[in-house]
Amino acid sequence: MKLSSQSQAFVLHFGEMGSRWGFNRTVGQMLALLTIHSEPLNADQLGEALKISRGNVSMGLKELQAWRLVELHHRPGDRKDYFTAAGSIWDMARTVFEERRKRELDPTLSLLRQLLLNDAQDEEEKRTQERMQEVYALLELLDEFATTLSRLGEDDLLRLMKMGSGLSRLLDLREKLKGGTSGAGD
Amino acid sequence: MKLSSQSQAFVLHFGEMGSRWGFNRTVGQMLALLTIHSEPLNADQLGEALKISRGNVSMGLKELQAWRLVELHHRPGDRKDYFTAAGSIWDMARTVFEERRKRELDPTLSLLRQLLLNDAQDEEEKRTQERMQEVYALLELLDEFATTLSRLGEDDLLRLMKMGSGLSRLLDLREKLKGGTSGAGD
DNA sequence: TACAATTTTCAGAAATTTCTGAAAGCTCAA
DNA sequence: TTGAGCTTTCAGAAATTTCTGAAAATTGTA
Repeated sequence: MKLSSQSQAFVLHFGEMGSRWGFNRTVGQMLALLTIHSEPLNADQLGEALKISRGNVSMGLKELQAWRLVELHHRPGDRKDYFTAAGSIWDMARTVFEERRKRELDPTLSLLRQLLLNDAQDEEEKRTQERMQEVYALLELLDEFATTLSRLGEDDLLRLMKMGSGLSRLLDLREKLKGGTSGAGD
Repeated sequence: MKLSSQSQAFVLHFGEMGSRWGFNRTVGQMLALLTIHSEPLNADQLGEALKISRGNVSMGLKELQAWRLVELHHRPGDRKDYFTAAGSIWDMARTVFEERRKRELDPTLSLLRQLLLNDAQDEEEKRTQERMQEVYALLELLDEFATTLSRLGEDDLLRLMKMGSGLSRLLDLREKLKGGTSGAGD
Protein backbone atom coordinates (compact mmCIF):
# COMPACT_ATOMS: atom_id res chain seq x y z
CA MET A 1 0.00 0.00 0.00
CA LYS A 2 1.59 3.19 -1.23
CA LEU A 3 -0.19 6.45 -0.46
CA SER A 4 -0.48 9.30 -2.95
CA SER A 5 1.19 12.45 -1.76
CA GLN A 6 -2.13 14.09 -0.97
CA SER A 7 -3.30 11.11 1.04
CA GLN A 8 0.05 11.10 2.76
CA ALA A 9 -0.35 14.75 3.70
CA PHE A 10 -3.89 14.21 4.94
CA VAL A 11 -2.91 11.19 7.02
CA LEU A 12 0.15 12.84 8.53
CA HIS A 13 -1.84 15.92 9.43
CA PHE A 14 -4.51 13.87 11.19
CA GLY A 15 -1.69 12.25 13.09
CA GLU A 16 -0.42 15.64 14.23
CA MET A 17 -3.90 16.79 15.24
CA GLY A 18 -4.71 13.47 16.89
CA SER A 19 -3.60 14.54 20.33
CA ARG A 20 -5.73 17.69 20.20
CA TRP A 21 -8.75 15.58 19.26
CA GLY A 22 -8.33 13.02 21.99
CA PHE A 23 -6.30 10.21 20.45
CA ASN A 24 -2.65 9.63 19.75
CA ARG A 25 -0.72 10.05 16.55
CA THR A 26 -1.07 6.60 15.08
CA VAL A 27 -4.74 6.35 15.98
CA GLY A 28 -5.27 9.66 14.21
CA GLN A 29 -3.41 8.41 11.16
CA MET A 30 -5.33 5.17 11.06
CA LEU A 31 -8.64 6.98 11.29
CA ALA A 32 -7.59 9.34 8.51
CA LEU A 33 -6.52 6.50 6.26
CA LEU A 34 -9.71 4.54 6.82
CA THR A 35 -11.69 7.72 6.21
CA ILE A 36 -10.30 8.45 2.76
CA HIS A 37 -9.90 4.84 1.71
CA SER A 38 -13.26 3.38 0.76
CA GLU A 39 -12.07 -0.25 0.57
CA PRO A 40 -11.71 -2.12 3.86
CA LEU A 41 -8.13 -2.52 5.06
CA ASN A 42 -6.58 -5.20 7.21
CA ALA A 43 -4.04 -4.75 9.96
CA ASP A 44 -1.05 -5.58 7.76
CA GLN A 45 -2.10 -3.04 5.15
CA LEU A 46 -2.56 -0.36 7.78
CA GLY A 47 0.82 -1.15 9.30
CA GLU A 48 2.56 -1.09 5.96
CA ALA A 49 0.93 2.14 4.79
CA LEU A 50 1.68 3.94 8.04
CA LYS A 51 5.00 2.22 8.73
CA ILE A 52 4.10 1.14 12.21
CA SER A 53 4.45 -2.17 14.02
CA ARG A 54 1.84 -4.88 14.02
CA GLY A 55 1.33 -4.48 17.74
CA ASN A 56 0.72 -0.78 17.40
CA VAL A 57 -1.89 -1.39 14.71
CA SER A 58 -3.66 -3.82 16.98
CA MET A 59 -3.73 -1.35 19.85
CA GLY A 60 -4.86 1.45 17.56
CA LEU A 61 -7.72 -0.61 16.20
CA LYS A 62 -8.78 -1.50 19.69
CA GLU A 63 -8.88 2.19 20.54
CA LEU A 64 -10.86 3.03 17.40
CA GLN A 65 -13.29 0.27 18.24
CA ALA A 66 -13.68 1.69 21.75
CA TRP A 67 -14.59 5.00 20.12
CA ARG A 68 -16.98 3.10 17.81
CA LEU A 69 -15.31 4.74 14.84
CA VAL A 70 -14.50 1.61 12.82
CA GLU A 71 -16.47 -1.31 11.51
CA LEU A 72 -15.21 -4.82 11.16
CA HIS A 73 -15.67 -6.71 7.88
CA HIS A 74 -14.75 -10.11 6.57
CA ARG A 75 -13.98 -11.38 3.11
CA PRO A 76 -15.10 -14.87 2.14
CA GLY A 77 -12.16 -17.28 2.28
CA ASP A 78 -9.97 -14.76 4.12
CA ARG A 79 -9.49 -15.06 7.83
CA LYS A 80 -8.05 -11.57 8.27
CA ASP A 81 -10.08 -8.78 9.86
CA TYR A 82 -10.86 -5.85 7.58
CA PHE A 83 -11.83 -2.41 8.76
CA THR A 84 -13.61 0.63 7.40
CA ALA A 85 -14.58 3.93 8.97
CA ALA A 86 -17.96 3.49 10.65
CA GLY A 87 -20.72 5.36 8.82
CA SER A 88 -20.64 8.69 7.04
CA ILE A 89 -18.38 11.59 7.89
CA TRP A 90 -21.32 13.07 9.78
CA ASP A 91 -21.81 9.90 11.76
CA MET A 92 -18.16 9.92 12.68
CA ALA A 93 -18.21 13.55 13.75
CA ARG A 94 -21.26 12.89 15.89
CA THR A 95 -19.54 9.91 17.49
CA VAL A 96 -16.36 11.83 18.26
CA PHE A 97 -18.41 14.71 19.65
CA GLU A 98 -20.46 12.44 21.89
CA GLU A 99 -17.42 10.51 23.08
CA ARG A 100 -15.57 13.69 23.89
CA ARG A 101 -18.52 15.04 25.79
CA LYS A 102 -18.37 11.94 27.97
CA ARG A 103 -14.64 12.10 28.51
CA GLU A 104 -14.27 15.85 28.98
CA LEU A 105 -17.39 16.73 30.96
CA ASP A 106 -18.82 13.75 32.80
CA PRO A 107 -15.94 13.05 35.19
CA THR A 108 -15.86 16.69 36.26
CA LEU A 109 -19.63 16.88 36.72
CA SER A 110 -19.51 13.82 38.87
CA LEU A 111 -16.67 15.15 41.03
CA LEU A 112 -18.40 18.50 41.47
CA ARG A 113 -21.70 16.88 42.45
CA GLN A 114 -19.77 15.03 45.10
CA LEU A 115 -17.90 18.04 46.44
CA LEU A 116 -21.06 20.12 46.54
CA LEU A 117 -22.74 17.64 48.86
CA ASN A 118 -20.45 18.69 51.71
CA ASP A 119 -21.43 21.59 53.91
CA ALA A 120 -19.06 24.50 53.96
CA GLN A 121 -17.19 24.70 57.28
CA ASP A 122 -16.25 28.37 57.17
CA GLU A 123 -16.57 31.54 55.13
CA GLU A 124 -13.66 30.62 52.89
CA GLU A 125 -15.16 27.23 52.06
CA LYS A 126 -18.48 28.88 51.46
CA ARG A 127 -17.01 31.15 48.82
CA THR A 128 -15.20 28.20 47.25
CA GLN A 129 -18.41 26.24 47.07
CA GLU A 130 -20.25 29.12 45.46
CA ARG A 131 -17.59 29.25 42.81
CA MET A 132 -17.68 25.50 42.28
CA GLN A 133 -21.45 25.72 42.02
CA GLU A 134 -21.07 28.22 39.20
CA VAL A 135 -18.66 25.95 37.39
CA TYR A 136 -21.01 23.06 37.93
CA ALA A 137 -24.04 24.93 36.58
CA LEU A 138 -22.16 25.92 33.47
CA LEU A 139 -20.73 22.51 32.74
CA GLU A 140 -24.05 20.82 33.31
CA LEU A 141 -25.76 23.17 30.90
CA LEU A 142 -22.99 22.56 28.37
CA ASP A 143 -23.34 18.84 28.85
CA GLU A 144 -27.08 18.93 28.27
CA PHE A 145 -26.71 21.15 25.26
CA ALA A 146 -24.11 18.85 23.76
CA THR A 147 -26.44 15.92 24.33
CA THR A 148 -29.30 17.78 22.69
CA LEU A 149 -27.15 18.61 19.69
CA SER A 150 -25.92 15.08 19.23
CA ARG A 151 -29.50 13.82 19.28
CA LEU A 152 -30.70 16.18 16.57
CA GLY A 153 -31.30 14.61 13.18
CA GLU A 154 -28.84 15.48 10.46
CA ASP A 155 -31.35 17.77 8.75
CA ASP A 156 -32.05 19.78 11.92
CA LEU A 157 -28.36 19.93 12.72
CA LEU A 158 -27.57 21.23 9.26
CA ARG A 159 -30.29 23.85 9.43
CA LEU A 160 -29.11 25.00 12.84
CA MET A 161 -25.47 25.19 11.87
CA LYS A 162 -26.22 27.11 8.70
CA MET A 163 -28.18 29.80 10.49
CA GLY A 164 -25.24 32.00 11.37
CA SER A 165 -26.37 35.30 12.79
CA GLY A 166 -29.95 34.29 12.02
CA LEU A 167 -29.77 32.20 15.15
CA SER A 168 -29.90 35.28 17.31
CA ARG A 169 -32.94 36.52 15.43
CA LEU A 170 -34.65 33.17 15.80
CA LEU A 171 -34.08 33.26 19.55
CA ASP A 172 -35.71 36.69 19.70
CA LEU A 173 -38.62 35.41 17.69
CA ARG A 174 -39.05 32.51 20.05
CA GLU A 175 -38.91 34.87 22.99
CA LYS A 176 -41.77 36.92 21.53
CA LEU A 177 -43.89 33.87 20.87
CA LYS A 178 -43.20 32.33 24.25
CA GLY A 179 -46.26 31.11 26.11
CA GLY A 180 -48.38 31.34 22.98
CA THR A 181 -47.16 28.37 20.92
CA SER A 182 -46.05 25.01 22.18
CA GLY A 183 -44.39 25.82 25.49
CA ALA A 184 -41.00 24.86 24.18
CA GLY A 185 -38.06 24.44 26.51
CA ASP A 186 -36.97 24.80 30.12
CA MET B 1 -1.05 28.86 51.31
CA LYS B 2 -2.76 25.73 52.51
CA LEU B 3 -5.74 24.46 50.53
CA SER B 4 -8.87 23.05 52.15
CA SER B 5 -9.49 19.44 51.23
CA GLN B 6 -12.30 20.36 48.86
CA SER B 7 -10.16 22.95 47.10
CA GLN B 8 -7.39 20.39 46.95
CA ALA B 9 -9.73 17.87 45.31
CA PHE B 10 -11.00 20.44 42.84
CA VAL B 11 -7.51 21.57 41.91
CA LEU B 12 -6.12 18.07 41.53
CA HIS B 13 -9.05 17.05 39.37
CA PHE B 14 -8.58 20.03 37.06
CA GLY B 15 -4.98 18.93 36.79
CA GLU B 16 -6.01 15.46 35.71
CA MET B 17 -8.50 16.81 33.19
CA GLY B 18 -6.09 19.44 31.94
CA SER B 19 -4.70 17.32 29.16
CA ARG B 20 -8.18 16.54 27.83
CA TRP B 21 -8.98 20.23 27.80
CA GLY B 22 -5.88 21.32 25.98
CA PHE B 23 -3.36 22.21 28.66
CA ASN B 24 -1.03 20.31 30.92
CA ARG B 25 -1.46 19.26 34.51
CA THR B 26 0.05 22.23 36.26
CA VAL B 27 -1.65 24.72 33.98
CA GLY B 28 -4.95 23.01 34.77
CA GLN B 29 -4.22 23.20 38.47
CA MET B 30 -3.24 26.83 38.31
CA LEU B 31 -6.40 27.72 36.45
CA ALA B 32 -8.50 25.81 38.96
CA LEU B 33 -6.86 27.51 41.89
CA LEU B 34 -7.24 30.96 40.42
CA THR B 35 -10.85 30.14 39.61
CA ILE B 36 -11.92 29.28 43.15
CA HIS B 37 -9.66 31.78 44.85
CA SER B 38 -11.11 35.25 44.59
CA GLU B 39 -8.02 37.08 45.86
CA PRO B 40 -5.18 37.62 43.39
CA LEU B 41 -2.22 35.27 43.88
CA ASN B 42 1.43 35.78 43.04
CA ALA B 43 3.81 33.26 41.55
CA ASP B 44 5.29 32.24 44.90
CA GLN B 45 1.87 31.58 46.36
CA LEU B 46 0.85 29.49 43.39
CA GLY B 47 4.05 27.50 43.53
CA GLU B 48 3.72 26.89 47.23
CA ALA B 49 0.05 25.88 47.07
CA LEU B 50 0.62 23.51 44.17
CA LYS B 51 4.09 22.39 45.22
CA ILE B 52 5.73 23.17 41.92
CA SER B 53 8.90 24.99 41.04
CA ARG B 54 9.14 28.68 40.40
CA GLY B 55 10.09 28.06 36.79
CA ASN B 56 7.08 25.90 36.22
CA VAL B 57 4.80 28.58 37.65
CA SER B 58 6.30 31.10 35.29
CA MET B 59 5.76 28.87 32.26
CA GLY B 60 2.24 28.05 33.36
CA LEU B 61 1.33 31.69 33.76
CA LYS B 62 2.74 32.41 30.36
CA GLU B 63 0.52 29.70 28.91
CA LEU B 64 -2.56 30.98 30.76
CA GLN B 65 -1.82 34.46 29.46
CA ALA B 66 -1.58 33.08 25.94
CA TRP B 67 -5.05 31.61 26.45
CA ARG B 68 -6.14 34.99 27.85
CA LEU B 69 -7.48 33.23 30.92
CA VAL B 70 -5.71 35.27 33.57
CA GLU B 71 -5.48 38.90 34.46
CA LEU B 72 -2.48 40.66 35.89
CA HIS B 73 -2.83 42.88 38.97
CA HIS B 74 -0.53 44.93 41.11
CA ARG B 75 -0.60 45.91 44.73
CA PRO B 76 0.69 49.34 45.72
CA GLY B 77 4.18 49.08 47.18
CA ASP B 78 4.58 45.47 46.03
CA ARG B 79 6.61 44.68 42.96
CA LYS B 80 5.28 41.17 42.57
CA ASP B 81 2.81 40.25 39.83
CA TYR B 82 -0.59 39.07 41.06
CA PHE B 83 -3.03 37.06 39.01
CA THR B 84 -6.74 36.32 38.98
CA ALA B 85 -8.90 34.33 36.60
CA ALA B 86 -9.99 36.63 33.78
CA GLY B 87 -13.68 37.48 33.94
CA SER B 88 -16.62 35.34 34.99
CA ILE B 89 -16.86 31.59 34.66
CA TRP B 90 -18.87 32.19 31.51
CA ASP B 91 -16.20 34.44 30.09
CA MET B 92 -13.61 31.81 30.77
CA ALA B 93 -15.65 29.06 29.15
CA ARG B 94 -16.16 31.21 26.10
CA THR B 95 -12.46 31.90 25.90
CA VAL B 96 -11.50 28.24 26.19
CA PHE B 97 -14.12 27.33 23.60
CA GLU B 98 -12.91 29.94 21.16
CA GLU B 99 -9.26 29.06 21.68
CA ARG B 100 -9.94 25.39 21.17
CA ARG B 101 -11.87 26.11 18.00
CA LYS B 102 -8.78 27.84 16.67
CA ARG B 103 -6.39 25.11 17.69
CA GLU B 104 -8.51 22.11 16.77
CA LEU B 105 -10.19 23.25 13.57
CA ASP B 106 -8.28 26.02 11.85
CA PRO B 107 -5.06 24.16 11.03
CA THR B 108 -7.03 21.32 9.46
CA LEU B 109 -9.26 23.64 7.48
CA SER B 110 -6.24 25.38 6.13
CA LEU B 111 -4.52 22.13 5.13
CA LEU B 112 -7.65 20.83 3.43
CA ARG B 113 -8.16 24.04 1.50
CA GLN B 114 -4.64 23.62 0.23
CA LEU B 115 -4.98 19.96 -0.72
CA LEU B 116 -8.28 20.58 -2.46
CA LEU B 117 -6.67 23.11 -4.79
CA ASN B 118 -4.79 20.32 -6.58
CA ASP B 119 -6.44 18.52 -9.46
CA ALA B 120 -6.94 14.81 -9.05
CA GLN B 121 -4.54 12.85 -11.26
CA ASP B 122 -6.51 9.60 -11.42
CA GLU B 123 -9.69 7.90 -10.28
CA GLU B 124 -8.24 6.97 -6.92
CA GLU B 125 -7.20 10.54 -6.19
CA LYS B 126 -10.58 11.72 -7.32
CA ARG B 127 -12.32 9.56 -4.74
CA THR B 128 -9.87 10.71 -2.09
CA GLN B 129 -10.57 14.33 -2.90
CA GLU B 130 -14.33 13.78 -2.72
CA ARG B 131 -13.88 12.35 0.72
CA MET B 132 -11.60 15.19 1.78
CA GLN B 133 -14.18 17.62 0.43
CA GLU B 134 -16.81 16.06 2.68
CA VAL B 135 -14.54 16.37 5.68
CA TYR B 136 -13.80 19.95 4.73
CA ALA B 137 -17.47 20.89 4.36
CA LEU B 138 -18.28 19.44 7.75
CA LEU B 139 -15.39 21.06 9.58
CA GLU B 140 -16.04 24.41 7.99
CA LEU B 141 -19.67 24.29 9.06
CA LEU B 142 -18.62 23.31 12.56
CA ASP B 143 -16.11 26.12 12.62
CA GLU B 144 -18.70 28.68 11.58
CA PHE B 145 -21.22 27.37 14.05
CA ALA B 146 -18.68 27.50 16.86
CA THR B 147 -17.89 31.08 15.88
CA THR B 148 -21.57 31.98 15.85
CA LEU B 149 -22.06 30.46 19.29
CA SER B 150 -19.12 32.23 20.81
CA ARG B 151 -20.41 35.54 19.50
CA LEU B 152 -23.86 35.15 21.03
CA GLY B 153 -24.55 37.26 24.09
CA GLU B 154 -24.77 35.46 27.39
CA ASP B 155 -28.56 35.82 27.47
CA ASP B 156 -29.04 34.30 24.01
CA LEU B 157 -26.58 31.54 24.79
CA LEU B 158 -28.40 30.68 27.97
CA ARG B 159 -31.76 30.64 26.24
CA LEU B 160 -30.41 28.41 23.50
CA MET B 161 -28.72 25.98 25.82
CA LYS B 162 -31.79 25.66 28.01
CA MET B 163 -34.07 24.78 25.14
CA GLY B 164 -33.40 21.06 25.19
CA SER B 165 -35.74 19.21 22.88
CA GLY B 166 -37.55 22.49 22.26
CA LEU B 167 -34.74 23.31 19.89
CA SER B 168 -35.99 20.82 17.37
CA ARG B 169 -39.49 22.30 17.58
CA LEU B 170 -38.13 25.79 17.12
CA LEU B 171 -36.26 24.70 14.01
CA ASP B 172 -39.47 23.30 12.56
CA LEU B 173 -41.28 26.51 13.38
CA ARG B 174 -38.64 28.50 11.64
CA GLU B 175 -38.88 26.23 8.62
CA LYS B 176 -42.60 26.91 8.36
CA LEU B 177 -42.15 30.65 8.64
CA LYS B 178 -39.27 30.78 6.21
CA GLY B 179 -39.52 33.41 3.51
CA GLY B 180 -42.28 35.20 5.43
CA THR B 181 -40.39 36.80 8.33
CA SER B 182 -36.94 38.28 8.17
CA GLY B 183 -35.08 36.06 5.72
CA ALA B 184 -32.89 34.77 8.48
CA GLY B 185 -29.95 32.58 7.78
CA ASP B 186 -27.64 30.93 5.21
C1' DT C 1 24.95 53.97 37.64
C1' DA C 2 24.41 50.29 41.00
C1' DC C 3 21.66 46.96 43.06
C1' DA C 4 17.91 44.44 44.95
C1' DA C 5 13.61 42.32 43.78
C1' DT C 6 11.38 39.88 40.65
C1' DT C 7 10.46 37.21 36.39
C1' DT C 8 11.97 34.45 32.49
C1' DT C 9 14.68 31.17 30.19
C1' DC C 10 16.45 26.87 29.15
C1' DA C 11 19.58 22.65 29.61
C1' DG C 12 19.17 18.59 31.53
C1' DA C 13 16.36 15.37 34.69
C1' DA C 14 12.16 13.14 35.56
C1' DA C 15 7.77 11.57 34.29
C1' DT C 16 4.66 10.05 30.99
C1' DT C 17 3.17 8.32 26.71
C1' DT C 18 3.75 5.76 22.73
C1' DC C 19 5.82 2.10 20.08
C1' DT C 20 8.08 -2.33 19.01
C1' DG C 21 8.45 -7.15 18.49
C1' DA C 22 8.52 -11.55 20.47
C1' DA C 23 5.60 -14.60 22.84
C1' DA C 24 1.09 -16.07 24.10
C1' DG C 25 -3.65 -16.65 22.76
C1' DC C 26 -7.38 -17.61 19.59
C1' DT C 27 -9.87 -20.00 15.85
C1' DC C 28 -10.82 -22.83 12.22
C1' DA C 29 -10.05 -26.60 8.86
C1' DA C 30 -8.43 -30.97 8.33
C1' DT D 1 -6.02 -32.62 18.29
C1' DT D 2 -2.97 -30.40 15.54
C1' DG D 3 -1.07 -26.62 13.43
C1' DA D 4 -1.34 -22.69 10.22
C1' DG D 5 -2.89 -18.17 10.16
C1' DC D 6 -4.19 -14.53 12.44
C1' DT D 7 -4.77 -11.20 16.62
C1' DT D 8 -3.64 -9.60 21.17
C1' DT D 9 -0.69 -8.68 24.93
C1' DC D 10 2.83 -6.58 27.33
C1' DA D 11 7.76 -5.75 29.01
C1' DG D 12 11.05 -2.90 27.87
C1' DA D 13 12.85 0.75 24.44
C1' DA D 14 12.17 5.05 22.30
C1' DA D 15 10.04 9.36 21.90
C1' DT D 16 7.79 13.11 23.82
C1' DT D 17 6.27 16.10 27.34
C1' DT D 18 6.71 18.20 31.61
C1' DC D 19 9.37 19.90 35.44
C1' DT D 20 13.31 21.76 38.07
C1' DG D 21 16.54 25.06 39.48
C1' DA D 22 20.40 27.83 38.51
C1' DA D 23 21.69 31.53 35.62
C1' DA D 24 20.34 35.43 32.78
C1' DA D 25 17.28 39.10 31.95
C1' DT D 26 14.23 42.72 33.37
C1' DT D 27 12.38 46.34 36.22
C1' DG D 28 12.03 49.88 39.53
C1' DT D 29 14.46 52.70 42.99
C1' DA D 30 17.88 55.33 44.95
